[in-house]
Amino acid sequence: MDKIRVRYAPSPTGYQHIGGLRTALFNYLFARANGGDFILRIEDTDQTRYFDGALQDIFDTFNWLGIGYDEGPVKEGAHKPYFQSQRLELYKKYAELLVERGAAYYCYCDGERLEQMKKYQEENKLQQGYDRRCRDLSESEKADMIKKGVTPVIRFKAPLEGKTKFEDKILGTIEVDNSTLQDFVLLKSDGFPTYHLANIVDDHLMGITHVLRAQEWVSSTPNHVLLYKAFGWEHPQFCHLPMVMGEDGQKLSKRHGATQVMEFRKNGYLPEAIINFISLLGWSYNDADEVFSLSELEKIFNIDRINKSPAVFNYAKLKWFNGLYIRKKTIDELIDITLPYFKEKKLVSDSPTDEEMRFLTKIAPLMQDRMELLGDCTEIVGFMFGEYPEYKTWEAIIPKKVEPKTVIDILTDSKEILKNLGKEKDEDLQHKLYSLTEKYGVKAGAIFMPIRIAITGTNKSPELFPVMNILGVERTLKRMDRAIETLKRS
RNA sequence: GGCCUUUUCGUCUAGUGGUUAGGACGGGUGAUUCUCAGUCAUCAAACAGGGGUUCGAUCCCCCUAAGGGCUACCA
Repeated sequence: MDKIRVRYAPSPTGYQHIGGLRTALFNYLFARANGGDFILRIEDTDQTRYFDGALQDIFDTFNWLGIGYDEGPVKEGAHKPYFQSQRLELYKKYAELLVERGAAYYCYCDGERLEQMKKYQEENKLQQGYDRRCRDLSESEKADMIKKGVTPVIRFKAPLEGKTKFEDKILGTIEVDNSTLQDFVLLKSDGFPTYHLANIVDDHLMGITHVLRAQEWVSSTPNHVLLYKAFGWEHPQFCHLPMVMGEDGQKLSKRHGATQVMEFRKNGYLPEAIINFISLLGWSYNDADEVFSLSELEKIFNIDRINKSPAVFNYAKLKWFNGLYIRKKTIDELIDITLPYFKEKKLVSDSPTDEEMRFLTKIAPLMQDRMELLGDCTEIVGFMFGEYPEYKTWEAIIPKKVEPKTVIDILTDSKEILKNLGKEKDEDLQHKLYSLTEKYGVKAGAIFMPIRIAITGTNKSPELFPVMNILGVERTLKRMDRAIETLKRS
C-alpha cells in the first residue's frame, strides 16, 4: 500500500477555529499513526476575503498545540509551493485542458445576470443553479462575447443524467443523481481557481491518499469525483468528519462562546486539554479511556473509530480536562505557566527575584487542586501577598447563631493557641483549636471560619495550616489582630 | 423547496440478534472529625416514534419525525 499522505488546507480568511482544528488534528493523527505524511497547504484563492493576520494565526495555532507538519509553507517539500496563490498557472492549464477535452466550457454570464436568474428561480420556486446558457454557445456567439470584452469563467460540464457515487470511509456509499448537480465554476474571472478545481489539482499532484474534511463538503464531493474522472485521475479516499456543534445543536459559532483556538489560550486553557478534548469530538478509543496526550494519540488514533453523528462542543468538559492537566503539572511547570498572571496582577515583579520565586514555589501547591483555568491562580492565592488580605466576605466572619462578641473571644483564644505556630505540631494546634468548640458550645465551623476570614479574607480558601505556615506566625497573628479590632469597632 | 446526511443518559460516547445497555463530564448524596477545590464512594439519568424480519430486536429492513449540511466567480 502506498504511503499515506493527508493534508490540512485552511484558507486564510479568518482566525483558526475549533472546527478547523479538529480537521487538522485528525489529519495529523491519522498520518502519524500510520507513518504517513501530513501536509499543510494554504488555500488562498479568495482574494476578496483574504485576511492579513490569518496566516500567522495558523502558524501560531500549530506551534502552540505542538502539531507539526511534514511539508508546507515554511518546510517546503517536493511539491512546493504550498500556497495556492503561487500555483495559478497550474490551475489555468488544467482548466483549459478540460475545455479542450469538452469537459468544461467558457461562460460569459456576468454577476448581474446570475443574480437576476437566481432571483427569478427563487420567485418561481424553480430548481436553483446556473441555467447552463453558455454550455452550448455557437462559435459565432462566442466570438460576439469575446468581442464585447467579457472575461469568461470556466465552468465544469456536469453530466445531465446518470448517477455519481463514491465510498466514504466513514459514511459508506453515497450516491446522487447527476441531474441535481451544477455546472460549477472552476476558474474565476480573476484567474484564480475555485476550491473545487484547486483542491483536486493539488491533491492529485501532491499525492494525497486520504481526504479528511468536515461533512459540510459531502454535497460537493460528487462534483469532485466527476472532476477526477474528467482528468483521468484516481480520487483519494474520502473521509467526512462529523460537524462540531454548539450547545444548542446549531453549528458552532461565536455566540456559543470562544471558538477561535488562540482565544482559548488567552482564556487560560492548556494545549494538552484542547488536544485531548478535541480528539474526542467524533472519535473514541474504547469504552473506558479518554485521557490521552498528543504523543499517545499519535500512536492509537484510528480512523475506523470516527463516528458519523455531529458532536456538541461541551465547554464544561473542556474545563474539566483543563483542571486535570493543571493537576498533572509539576510545581515548576505550574509556576512557569502561571507567572504571567501574577505579573499582570502586580503580585510579583516583572523580573521576579529569587525570593519571589521561592514564595511562589511554596504557594503553588495550594492553588493547584483548585484551578480550572490558568487565570484562577491569582484569585485563589492572592491573599497570600501583602500584609493584610482584601476582605471580600467580611460578613461571614460571624457564623450563624453566634454572637459577635463570642467571635471576638474565639479569635482571641485562637490567637493564643496559634502563637505556637511552628513550635508545636500542626495537628496538636488544630486539636487545641477544635477543643474550643466545647468551651463555646459551637460547631467546628464557628471556630475555623472566623480564623479563615481573618487570615484569608474569604470564606473559600485553601486549608488553614499550610496557609498560616507559609505566612508565618507574625503575619498570621497580625491578620487576626486586625480582624479582632475591626470586630470590636463595629 | 431540492439533494445529501445523522439519531444510545442533559453532553461526549462504548456496546451486542438474548447484557442489570458500560464509561466520562455535568447534577445529587456521603466520606475526607475547618470552608472551597481535589480525592474516594454512591445515586439518578438513554437505545426518537411507528411498522416489519425474527423464537427474540437498541442492534437488520422500511416509513415518519426531529436535527445538521449543501444549494456562490467562498472555502
